[in-house]
Amino acid sequence: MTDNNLKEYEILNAARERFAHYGFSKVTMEEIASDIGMGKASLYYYFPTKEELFKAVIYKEQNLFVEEIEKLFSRKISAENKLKNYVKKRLEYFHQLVNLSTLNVNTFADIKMMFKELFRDFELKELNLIQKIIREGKANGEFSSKLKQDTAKIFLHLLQGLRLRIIKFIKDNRMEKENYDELREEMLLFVEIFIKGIKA
Amino acid sequence: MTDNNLKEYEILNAARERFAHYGFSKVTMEEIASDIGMGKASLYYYFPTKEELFKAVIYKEQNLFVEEIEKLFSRKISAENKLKNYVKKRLEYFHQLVNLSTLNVNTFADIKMMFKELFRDFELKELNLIQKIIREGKANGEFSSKLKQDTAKIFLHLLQGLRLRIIKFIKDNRMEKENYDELREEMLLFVEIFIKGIKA
DNA sequence: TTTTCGACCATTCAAGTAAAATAGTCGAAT
DNA sequence: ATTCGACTATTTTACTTGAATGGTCGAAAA
Repeated sequence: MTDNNLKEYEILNAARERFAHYGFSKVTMEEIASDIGMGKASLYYYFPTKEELFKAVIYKEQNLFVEEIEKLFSRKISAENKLKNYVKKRLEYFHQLVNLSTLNVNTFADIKMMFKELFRDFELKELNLIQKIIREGKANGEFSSKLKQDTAKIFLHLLQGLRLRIIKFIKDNRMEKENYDELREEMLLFVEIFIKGIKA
Repeated sequence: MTDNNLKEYEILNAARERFAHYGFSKVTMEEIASDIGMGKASLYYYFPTKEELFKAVIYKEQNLFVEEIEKLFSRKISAENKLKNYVKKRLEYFHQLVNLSTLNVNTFADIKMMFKELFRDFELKELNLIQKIIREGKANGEFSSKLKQDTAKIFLHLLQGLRLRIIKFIKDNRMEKENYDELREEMLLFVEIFIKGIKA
């Protein structure tokens, strides 16, 4: 049983690194297998398809992120600081994810389509986390008590929009430090204004 | 001379309608020409290339929009209301533009690349307009006097991000009323929060 | 002189095809 | 329970070719 889990762990690791370097479509099952000294056919003992393997990689990353955020949100700091920290962490996670798909506008969109349930579930988890913080802020008087139901959603959508902008206007399929820094600055200014906009 | 302008006007109209229905790449010069009872070669007397013709169509639309906004901004209403109205008008213009490119995620991105100077200039004009309103709001005490230089830019980028989100997640290349209404609601909620976030 | 267009060329695009690469299967071996 | 060599089926890629289309030019018309 632990052997089984160990192998699975090895496979996921090898797969993650390959996908991070070359993107989903440019990685073959044979490459992943030989990375850990296995035959290709053996991979299919653990994962039924290439897609399922990729999903498992993404799913693991998503869970690590969600756990990190849950830990952050369980600390006793203001709702305002929680949101600000969330934005920073989320940007880091995005950066990582971008590499995982060798983020090219097209491949990224394709992958999101291909694995839409996975991303939808993740977005739902995110939404719940942010909704919780906003309720918390309303409860302790930090945020206005009259906030609309969709406040958390628009917050996430605005962040997503900023990410998409950057993806869209990247040259040569590579996200450069420059793009990343620009995005960071924008997000920090955004969260500043947004929080003031929902304060009590 | 008026004849010349009349012909140009006819061509631009025919071109706009064709492009609006089928998108840039699916329209041929022959079609546009025959729409107004002309030979294809004659079009080249007025416009040197297909791209220049398309540019001229877009350019005209952009100018109509900018003029409309300038008129709006010259009225004696609060900066807050100017921003809110801008958001509504900008959404309408987007809706129109989307049709003009038969907005498919891909074609839209391609076209923005192809005609990037054109869109860059337009974005600069927009930025100037919004910067002016924000300065105005600061001057008359509506907005905080401590606003960062990039406030107008982030405002535009957040709006653009919301538009991109919708484009990205549209099915079948068609923007439905449903998407449009969702976008409208989001933008209105956004501008509400944003304005509160920059108020004095 | 200005405007139009038929005939033409050069380039791009679409459809098809064959070969190579790769996802996925299966039964035997460990 | 796990591994893998050998096999099949499907997808991708590279290439070819004919048609469609952007763009040119010189002669004709206005």
